[in-house]
Amino acid sequence: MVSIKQVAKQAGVSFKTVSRVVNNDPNVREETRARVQEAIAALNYRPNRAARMMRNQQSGVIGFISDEVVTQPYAGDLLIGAQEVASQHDKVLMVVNIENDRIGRQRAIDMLLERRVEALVYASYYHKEVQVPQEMLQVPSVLVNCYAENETLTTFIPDEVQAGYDATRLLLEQGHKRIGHITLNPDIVASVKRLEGYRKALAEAGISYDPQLIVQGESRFDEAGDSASVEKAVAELLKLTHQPTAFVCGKDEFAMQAYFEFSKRGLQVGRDIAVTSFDNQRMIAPGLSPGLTTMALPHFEMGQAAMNSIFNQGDDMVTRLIPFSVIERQSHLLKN
Amino acid sequence: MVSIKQVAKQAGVSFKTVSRVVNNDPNVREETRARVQEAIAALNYRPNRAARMMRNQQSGVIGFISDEVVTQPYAGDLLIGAQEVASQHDKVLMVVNIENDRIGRQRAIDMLLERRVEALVYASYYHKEVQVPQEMLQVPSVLVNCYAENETLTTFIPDEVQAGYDATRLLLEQGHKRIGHITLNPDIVASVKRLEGYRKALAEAGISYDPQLIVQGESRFDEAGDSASVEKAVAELLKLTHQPTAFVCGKDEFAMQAYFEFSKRGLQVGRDIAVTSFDNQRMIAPGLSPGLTTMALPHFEMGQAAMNSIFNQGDDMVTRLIPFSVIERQSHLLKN
DNA sequence: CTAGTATTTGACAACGTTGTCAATAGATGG
DNA sequence: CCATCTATTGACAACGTTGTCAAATACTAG
Repeated sequence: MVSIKQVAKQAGVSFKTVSRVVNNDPNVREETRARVQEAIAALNYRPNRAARMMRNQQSGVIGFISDEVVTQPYAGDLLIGAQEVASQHDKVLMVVNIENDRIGRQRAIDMLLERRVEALVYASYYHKEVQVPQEMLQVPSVLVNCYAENETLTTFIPDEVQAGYDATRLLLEQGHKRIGHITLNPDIVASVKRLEGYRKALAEAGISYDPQLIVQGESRFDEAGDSASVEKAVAELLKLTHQPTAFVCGKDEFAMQAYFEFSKRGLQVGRDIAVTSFDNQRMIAPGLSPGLTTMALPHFEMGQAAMNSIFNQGDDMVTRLIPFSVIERQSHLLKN
Repeated sequence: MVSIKQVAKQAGVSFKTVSRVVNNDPNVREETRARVQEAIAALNYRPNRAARMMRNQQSGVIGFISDEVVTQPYAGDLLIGAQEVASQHDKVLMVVNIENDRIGRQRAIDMLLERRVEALVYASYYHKEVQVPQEMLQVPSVLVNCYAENETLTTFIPDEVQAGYDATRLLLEQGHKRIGHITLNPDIVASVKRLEGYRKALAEAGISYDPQLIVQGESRFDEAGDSASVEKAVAELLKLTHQPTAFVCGKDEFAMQAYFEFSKRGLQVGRDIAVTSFDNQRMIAPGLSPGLTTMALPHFEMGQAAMNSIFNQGDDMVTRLIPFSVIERQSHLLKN
């Protein structure tokens, strides 16, 4: 690799002069500058960031620890949002994935701290509580899409309550009074908080809460192919004497399966039943017919917000709720 | 930040001795070693990789340039696969995303080269041709999920032909003779290659190719919500005098929409019609009923393979086709 | 106890930069 | 033409490591 000294030799100047040219120091004679630039181009010289870093004690690197974040569809937007802001500040992201502890959190953090990351982002792939490794506190850090009890880290999480509220409110506005809710596994924060939002919207509309309308859509967490449960959930809800006319589905997959269940029974979303949901899976929601109205998780925005907070130092520790986007398609409307 | 010298002072030894302890040099008296380790722990010392790198001219960093890779569901597995292998070799990944040229390919590569990445991975989020920036050639580089004409870079791409062949073969094995194919946009490599595989399977089974059975499922690339086309495609295929009894769908979304179209017409997948597809969207395929048999893109494997090839230097440039996984659920079977 | 050897430790240079300060060259004014 | 000033350039140290080699210490045998 070519160094500043080789360039200096080639241009017939001292290496300090080359340094000046590289850093756009104005105190260089034009003629000299040209000669140096020529040499730089000829040798294809590139400054060595490691050496630079040694001098000014700044790595320009921000660590991004993800908890399998990229396997979850679109949770990768978190990374992209963060990356975008980082890059605006001329920082680069060093990404480590701690999936199944294969790499090991400890080693991941060591790696990043040895590389003198200027800050750390810890991102989870779904909204949950995490144990923050103590080492993270040595460096400005933020939590994204996860939170820690008793910790003092700035935290960015999606506003689940608001999302539950919005999903329900859209249906209430259409005049529905009986709204079924197929929930996620109750171990999940999202499930609990969204239900809270659902109840809040109901209360605000003066409709009393009926526990019969709440059915769990899956039994164990993230169990793929557990479609039987949504099937059962829909059956159970439609069996009620006072049937729901609208459904809030815990995620787009549930909605998709519900569409099928309705279809089997001769019911049609958009005509007989209104539906809202969560996630805005781009592979599902727009493809359903009618298009699924759904609350999109603010992954990108959380990534951006987290990175921004890193650059706006001095803020005290806060927990910031980032709002979902309400993606209105047609499934929440009934036309007749 | 605490340096080796401060540790040395604390332990009352020369900094060189600390260096030895840090690097597990056996030539240190046990008593001294213990004293140094104590000091290291007390001061929470961590070696500085930048300084280390200056000495041995190795950054330990591998650049990962992605072309929006993480926005595509599960394409992020590419990153994870790569990360896993890198980490086994004690390397860390520096990730730059070049989405919409917002950052700029040039700047991204400059950033990485200034940081003296030991190799570069260029990953695309869907299988396509790319223009490789010349600068990439300065460092060992591989292409993943994309390819470049006239270039001499080792390339890892999914074996689309084989996937098309497998998807078709599964149906042929069940005795189907008329197999409809709803294709992706023909601009896409995947579309063309999978059709090739489809034809190959047909030919091998002695069934003549009928262009009427091939219908395009979308008009423009990646146009979200373009569901009308799958609707039309299914209608068109079912209108044929000699109706297909099985469908190869270009992606799981198509399959999902086809399920709905069949359902509307009183046809049921698994009873009247067999279906195979591509992608194994974990949010769709297992949730359909019957479960969708689909060809899973080998994202993770491509990431691994790419990174492995970086560590197994000396290989000549090759293009390696990575096989899809055949995910057999029930949709390709008819029970009656 | 001494010489000789083996073990343990330390001094110093180097990696590629940038900051500090001194040296040189060119320009200005008398 | 000399003194002074300014613009331009260069020498050197330092950042935190590790490799090389020499110095110091401990150990062994006679």
